[in-house]
Amino acid sequence: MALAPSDMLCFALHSTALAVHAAYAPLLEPLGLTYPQYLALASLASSDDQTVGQLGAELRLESNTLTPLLKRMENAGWVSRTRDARDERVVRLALTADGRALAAKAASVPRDFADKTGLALSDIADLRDVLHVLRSRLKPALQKG
Amino acid sequence: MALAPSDMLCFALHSTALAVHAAYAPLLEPLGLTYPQYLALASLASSDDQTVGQLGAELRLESNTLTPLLKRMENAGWVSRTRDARDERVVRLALTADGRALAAKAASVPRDFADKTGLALSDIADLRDVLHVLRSRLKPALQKG
DNA sequence: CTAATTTATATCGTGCGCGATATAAATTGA
DNA sequence: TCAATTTATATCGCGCACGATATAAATTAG
Repeated sequence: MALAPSDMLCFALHSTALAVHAAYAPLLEPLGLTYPQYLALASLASSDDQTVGQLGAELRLESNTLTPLLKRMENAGWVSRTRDARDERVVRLALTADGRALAAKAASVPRDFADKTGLALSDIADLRDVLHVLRSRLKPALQKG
Repeated sequence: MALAPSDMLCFALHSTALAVHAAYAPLLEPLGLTYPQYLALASLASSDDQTVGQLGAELRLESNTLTPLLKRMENAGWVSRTRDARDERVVRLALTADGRALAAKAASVPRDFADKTGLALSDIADLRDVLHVLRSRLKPALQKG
């Protein structure tokens, strides 16, 4: 085997994503949020009344991951899940008043995180955009395989 | 909440890491390897006879994650786990003959992945290095929090 | 030498992420 | 109209990541 993990892009991504997750955890724990729940909350706060499928399209997750996560957020009183009256297959999601209040509290988290890294906002945006490019190149790679 | 997930660096990292994981899966599945097991195998292949702690230092994981993973690799016949005779607290890891053969087969996986992305090797190395820099900046961030 | 502390690994519980499958509602086709 | 297909969500099982805790061996203190 030629490459050790520290030489691999995949490991750099994997371990950095976990490190970022760990850096967010102490910011989210006082709010009672996990990191994936925070992302779902952020999506619903910026665009309410989504379906499970629409949320999954943004978060790149499917119902096998989202349904249990959303049920936990429903139990916590942050999200309502209601079957669409016109199409009973669809579940519509909305933030409760508590959910909106929590989202308002969580709004400062990305800024707090950026402050902790000491990175310029422009550097953060640049890296974000590079990662989106890489991610977009992986879909055709999967289709070929 | 100001930011939607698609605006966040943390989500770009998270979702891209999952997409890379998904792109590796079809390359690893024929070998019977999961993605974290592949990283452990790569580490042991490039530096055999490590302890659990040394492997964890490279992979940024602790025994609560590594012990079950290594037991699965031991059950598969790829890895041996033996208590150090001099210090019975330490578990030494080594690849079996089957493990070395598997590592040889897996050696082509990063190249196959790079080919699938269509990225230049230099671009891959650049992004890897940027991510390592970001990861290194997160440790002090955690210490402060 | 013994007690206290530190170190290395293991165990347990919880929340993802996902492949495989299930269920039920909507749509399509003959 | 009604059977076949498609679509949206849910369920199940497994492996990983990690906080909290346990265990046992080594080291240090007194």
